Amino acid sequence: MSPPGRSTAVDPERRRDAERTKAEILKIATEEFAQRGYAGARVDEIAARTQTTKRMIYYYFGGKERLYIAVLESAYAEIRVAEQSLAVEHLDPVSAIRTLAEVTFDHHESHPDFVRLVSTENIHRAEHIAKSQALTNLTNPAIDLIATVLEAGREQGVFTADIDAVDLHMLISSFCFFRVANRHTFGTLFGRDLTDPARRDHYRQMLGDIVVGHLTSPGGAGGGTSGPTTAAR
Amino acid sequence: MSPPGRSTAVDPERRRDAERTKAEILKIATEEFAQRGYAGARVDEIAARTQTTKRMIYYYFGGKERLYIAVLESAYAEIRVAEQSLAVEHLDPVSAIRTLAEVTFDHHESHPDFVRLVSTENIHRAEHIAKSQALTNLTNPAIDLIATVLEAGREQGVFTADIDAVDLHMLISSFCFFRVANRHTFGTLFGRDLTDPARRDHYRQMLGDIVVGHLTSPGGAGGGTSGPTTAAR
DNA sequence: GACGTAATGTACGAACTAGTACGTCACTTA
DNA sequence: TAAGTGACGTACTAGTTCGTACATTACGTC
Repeated sequence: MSPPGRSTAVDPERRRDAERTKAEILKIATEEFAQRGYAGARVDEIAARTQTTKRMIYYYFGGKERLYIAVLESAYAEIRVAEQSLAVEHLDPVSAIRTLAEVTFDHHESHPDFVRLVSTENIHRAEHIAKSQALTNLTNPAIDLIATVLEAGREQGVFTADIDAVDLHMLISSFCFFRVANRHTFGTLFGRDLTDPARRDHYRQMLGDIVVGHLTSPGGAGGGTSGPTTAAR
Repeated sequence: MSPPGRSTAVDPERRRDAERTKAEILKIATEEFAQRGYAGARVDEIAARTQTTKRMIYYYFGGKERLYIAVLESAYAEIRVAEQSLAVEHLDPVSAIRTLAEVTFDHHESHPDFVRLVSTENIHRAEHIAKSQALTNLTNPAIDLIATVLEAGREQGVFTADIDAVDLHMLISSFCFFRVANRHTFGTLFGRDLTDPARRDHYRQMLGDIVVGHLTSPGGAGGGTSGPTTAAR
């Protein structure tokens, strides 16, 4: 027991714990940076929302920018873990790709803060990510997984489109990302709440149909009717 | 002629011109807000980059937030004009939709500042757009156009998917938007520059193929192979 | 139980930032 | 050409915001 009446008013039982303090700062900072962006977030506000003080932010993270980079690193680490624990090898290629798209969809759905951080980081032209070796020096399990499934699908003759893994990942990500990142302007301007739970399954299914449909399209690479493309411009 | 030696050092020929001053402020402000986001943009910096002073920003726009809203309004007005001058009625539905997708693609390509403004506004949960009646009280020509083409395509039996205009618009926009908005993190993390001119045509074609392919898919609504969907989760 | 160090809190400062008070000038109109 | 008003510039302020100097306390170790 700590001496009664001597510790902070917040929690008489609170003990010194570096890891807990660091983790708490990181958690609150993630929320603040995600909600207000890098420039809009306030170090004082982050400190106020923790059980500790601003001093600790500088003690453990060294400054606002370094804290922000730490937030990005932990956010990306989380999705890497999720991607690595994804097992679709036992599925047939079509089911595997659909599952992969759905998992990506669900991950964006359940991690809006991550989506907002990525948006913010793109406003800053990925300059902070570029400073982090932990983020740049890393292979991407999602791409490898997609590449494996794509190859299997082609060998079995069910995938006809000649799309590569990175482009397919972009196709999937763009749909998932936009629905979460741009829901506010889209909802305001088009009167449709993209993240309405009642419509969520519809969009998940739609994504799967589009991805699978594209990969298995009868025309194969290029889609066949590319005549109008050049004619139109 | 103005009295020599009396006017500002910058431009001896510069005359008073309210419209020009307002337009210049708006142009520079658009760039600054797009580059640094709302919180990151600096009123002093905007003023410094114009031929006029900060006083004029407050004189004409009333403050940082009102200036930002004016920037959003002018940016959206520009794309509305582009959308309204889009004539695809003379094309067959498939060509019309492909053209529409390509025009959307090209617009995002050529207006990265607009894309960045939308990203920024979503970080702020579209609160500024919501304050602008000029932005909320407006029908969207793009949606109407898509709806018209969709209906024509269904009547002629070439479109089988039961997607609605808003969802189709989102599908097209998500691809175009992501490629421009997220190119920095994507490029850094996946080593692929999405906006590389050498790859631009590839992505434009890819988008058209996906959209047309989805609309004309043999399976029709739902894509047929939805069995694995439920099985996988 | 003394001691050294990691962990933590308080108070403050320098620089920045949005916004404004005040004054001047140019151009139109009668 | 005189006057009135819209357009414009300078200099300043109040509040904010990142960062830090300095002091203190808890906890492991011997």
